[in-house]
Amino acid sequence: MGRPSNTEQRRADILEAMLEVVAREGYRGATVAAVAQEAGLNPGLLHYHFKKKLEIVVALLERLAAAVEARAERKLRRAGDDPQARLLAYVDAHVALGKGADPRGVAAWVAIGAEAVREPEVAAVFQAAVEERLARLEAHFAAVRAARGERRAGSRSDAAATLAAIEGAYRLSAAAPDALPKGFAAPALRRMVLGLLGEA
Amino acid sequence: MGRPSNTEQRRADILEAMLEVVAREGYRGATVAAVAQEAGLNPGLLHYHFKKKLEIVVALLERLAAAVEARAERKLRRAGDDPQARLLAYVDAHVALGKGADPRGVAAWVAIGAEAVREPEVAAVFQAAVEERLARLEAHFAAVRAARGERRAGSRSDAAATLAAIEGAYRLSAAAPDALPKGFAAPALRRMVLGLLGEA
Amino acid sequence: MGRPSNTEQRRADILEAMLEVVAREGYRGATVAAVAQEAGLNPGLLHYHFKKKLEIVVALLERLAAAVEARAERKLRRAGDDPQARLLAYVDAHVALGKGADPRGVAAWVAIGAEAVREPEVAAVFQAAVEERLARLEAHFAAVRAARGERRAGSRSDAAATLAAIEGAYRLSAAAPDALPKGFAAPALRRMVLGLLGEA
Amino acid sequence: MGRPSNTEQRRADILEAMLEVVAREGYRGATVAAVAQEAGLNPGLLHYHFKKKLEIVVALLERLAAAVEARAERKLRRAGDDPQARLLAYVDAHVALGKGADPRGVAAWVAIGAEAVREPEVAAVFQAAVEERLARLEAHFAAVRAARGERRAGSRSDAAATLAAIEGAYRLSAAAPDALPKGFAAPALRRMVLGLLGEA
DNA sequence: CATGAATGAGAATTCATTCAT
DNA sequence: CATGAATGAATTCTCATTCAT
Repeated sequence: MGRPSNTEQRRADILEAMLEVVAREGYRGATVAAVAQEAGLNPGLLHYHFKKKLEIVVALLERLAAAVEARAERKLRRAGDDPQARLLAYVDAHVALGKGADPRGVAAWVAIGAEAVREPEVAAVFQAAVEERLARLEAHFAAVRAARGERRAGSRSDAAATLAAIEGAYRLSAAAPDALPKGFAAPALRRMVLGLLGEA
Repeated sequence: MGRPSNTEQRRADILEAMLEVVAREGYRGATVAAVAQEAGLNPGLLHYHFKKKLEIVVALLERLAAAVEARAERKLRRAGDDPQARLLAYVDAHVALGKGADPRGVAAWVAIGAEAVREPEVAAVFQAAVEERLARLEAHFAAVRAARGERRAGSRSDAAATLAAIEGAYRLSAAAPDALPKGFAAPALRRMVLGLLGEA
Repeated sequence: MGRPSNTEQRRADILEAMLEVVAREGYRGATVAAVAQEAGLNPGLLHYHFKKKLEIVVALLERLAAAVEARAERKLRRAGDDPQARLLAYVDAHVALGKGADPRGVAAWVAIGAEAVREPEVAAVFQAAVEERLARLEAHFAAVRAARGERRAGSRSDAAATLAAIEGAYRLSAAAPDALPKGFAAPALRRMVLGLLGEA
Repeated sequence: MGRPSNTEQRRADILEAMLEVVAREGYRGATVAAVAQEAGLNPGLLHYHFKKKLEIVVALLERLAAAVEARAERKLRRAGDDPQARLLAYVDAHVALGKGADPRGVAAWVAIGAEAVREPEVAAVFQAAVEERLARLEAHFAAVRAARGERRAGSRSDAAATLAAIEGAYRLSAAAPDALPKGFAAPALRRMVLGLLGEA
C-alpha cells in the first residue's frame, strides 16, 4: 500500500546527471538547474533526494573513488602472486584506457577535486581516497622490495610519486587532451615505477 | 600635466592579490570583492584596470607559467652541457622546494587550471603552457637519447608522463599536503625520469 | 464494509502535532513536513484531512481558545455567587499555573496570533476570541459594579486592560521566560483588577 | 575625490521601509523584495548595506526599543520628583496615544517579537529590551515604596505585571484594534499600577 | 486512507559589472 | 584614477500543495 519508493534509482539518476554535467561543463557549470535538466527532473526534486547540492557532489566523488578501486581489485585478482606484477597491475588499473576506462569520471574527478580547497566535505573524501591509494601503493612497493630482500625505506615516497603521476595524467587528459600522445600513460607509468624500484 | 600613470603597478598589485586569494580560497573564493580587498583597492578599480575578471585570471596564469619557465632557464644555465643533467635540472626546477619554490603559485595554478574546462580563455593559456613544457621536455629526452646514439622514439610520451608527474605533484600537494612525505617529489621524479630512459 | 473512518482521530493528531511544533519552533518553523513528522504521518496525508495548512492553524487556534474558556467555565462553577470573586476567578483561569496550565498552548497562541496581521482567517478567529473574552470580562466588571450600586461606565475599558495584561503575560512568558519571577502573573493580576475597581 | 558615502541614509531608508512593510504585512510579508520595493531600491542593494535580512530586522527592533525608551526619558524629565508620578509617567510613555504615538512601531514590535522563538538574534534584542524595562519599572516601584517607608518586596513582580499589561496592549491593538475602546490603555494602566501599589 | 515522489512558485543571497560622483 | 553605490542575473534552497500508486 502506498507508493513504492524509487529513491535509490533517483539518487543514481541524479549522480549520473551530475557526472555528465561536471565532466562536460566543470564544477562551476554544474548548477542544480543544469543537473536537474540533464536528469530530466525538477530542480526541487534534487533537494528532496539530497539535502544539499554538496551532498550530491560528495556522493559522486565517493562513487568515483570506489569505482576505480573496484576496478583495481578486479585487475589484481587476475594478476597472480608476483609482487611486482601486482604493483604494475594496480597502477595500470588507474590509468589504462580500453574497457572500463571512464573519461567522464576522470574529468569529474579533476573538476570536483579542485573544490577541495573550499569545501571541507569534498576535501575529506578526496583526502580519504588519496590516503587509501597511497597506502595500497606503499604496500605494493614494500612487497616488491621485501621479495627482493631489500629494505623497504622510501616506499612511501615512491607511492606518493606514483600517485602524483596518476593524478597528473588525469589532470592533463582533462585539460589538454589534444597535446598528449594517445595512450601514453600506461606504458610510461610502468617504466616510471620500475625506475623508482631501481630497475631498468 | 596630470599625475603619472600607475597602471602597471596597479595591475601587478591586482595580480598579486588574485594569486594570494586564489591560493588561499580557491577559484570560487576569488571574487572580485575579495581580490579588491586583498589588494586594498576597491571593486570598481579592478574593472578599470582589467575589463573583466577573467582577464585577471588569464594574466595571472600567464605570469605563473612564465615564472616557472624562467626558473627553469636559470637552472639550465648552471647545468652544464650534459643532456641528462639538463633534463633532470629542468624537471627539478618544476618540483623542487627550497629557494624559488612558490607554494602559492602551485595552489593557484591548480585552482585556476580546473577552470580550463569552462573557460576557453583559460584553457588556451593552460594548453599553451602544457605545449611549451611538453616541447621542452621532449627536446631534453630526445637530446639524451641522441647523445647515447639511441632512437628518439617515445620521447613525446616520456615528456607527457613526466609532465603528468609534475602536475600531479602540484595537485596532491594542493589537495592533500598532509598525506605526503615532505620533499618527496624531486628525488622520486629523478628516478622516474631515469626509469623512462631505461636507466636504473 | 470498508475500514472505519479514523478521520476525527487523525485530525486531532494533526492538531496536537501542530501545537507541539508551533510551541517549540514558532509559526515559521511549523512547516507541513515538520508537523507531519511530529505526528508520525506524512505530508500528503495532512492535506487529505485538511485542505490547506491554514485550516490546521485555524482549527488549532479555535481549540486553544475553547480550551481556555472551558477552563474558565469550570473555575466559575466553583466560584460561588459573589461577582467580584467570579471576576477574579475568570481572570485567574487565564493566567494561573498549576493543574490545567498549558504552556504549549500559550506559546502557540502567541506565535499564531502574530499571523493575524497577514492571514484574515487567523485574524477572524483571534478577534472572535478577543471579543468573547472582552464581553465576558466586561460583564463580570459590570456585575461587580452593579452589586455595589455603582454605574457600569468604564467596564469595557477595564475589560480591555485586563485582557491586555493577560495577553501580555502570555507574550512575555513566551519571549523572555527567564526574566520573569515565577508565577508572578496570577497574584499581580488580582491586584491590578482590584485597582481597576478602585479597590485597594 | 571618490563618491561620497550615503550608507547611513540608505540604512535609515531601509529600516524605514522594513518598518512600514512589517507593520502592514507582518513578518512573513516582509520579504527582501517587498522591503526593497517599498524603499524604491534594488533588492541586491539591501544586501550591500546589510549583510543579511536578519540584520535589518534586528537593527529595526533596536531602533524601536530605543525610541520608546527615549520617549520615556523625555516624559520623565518633565515629571518632577514624586516617585509615584514618575512611575506613572514612565508607564504612560509606553502606552499613551497622542503626539509621539507610533502605531506602526507597535505593530512591527509585535510582529518581529514573535520571531524571537526562532531567531536567537531577535530573541537577544527582545530580551534585552524586556530586561531594561523590567529593571526601570522595578526601580520606580521600589522608589514609590521607599518614599512611603514600605518594604520593597514584590516590586519585581509588579514590574513584570505592568510590563505584561503594556505588551498586551500592544498586542491587542495590533491584532484586534476594532474591538478595543479608543485610548483605553493609558488611564486603565494607571489604575492597575495603583492597584499593584495597594492604592485605590 | 496512506505513502512518498513531483511540482512550481518564491525566498534569500551572491557577485560580476556598470556608473555617478 | 579612485570611490563606492547600484544593477540585475544567477544560484541554492524551501515549502505548500498535488498526484500517481
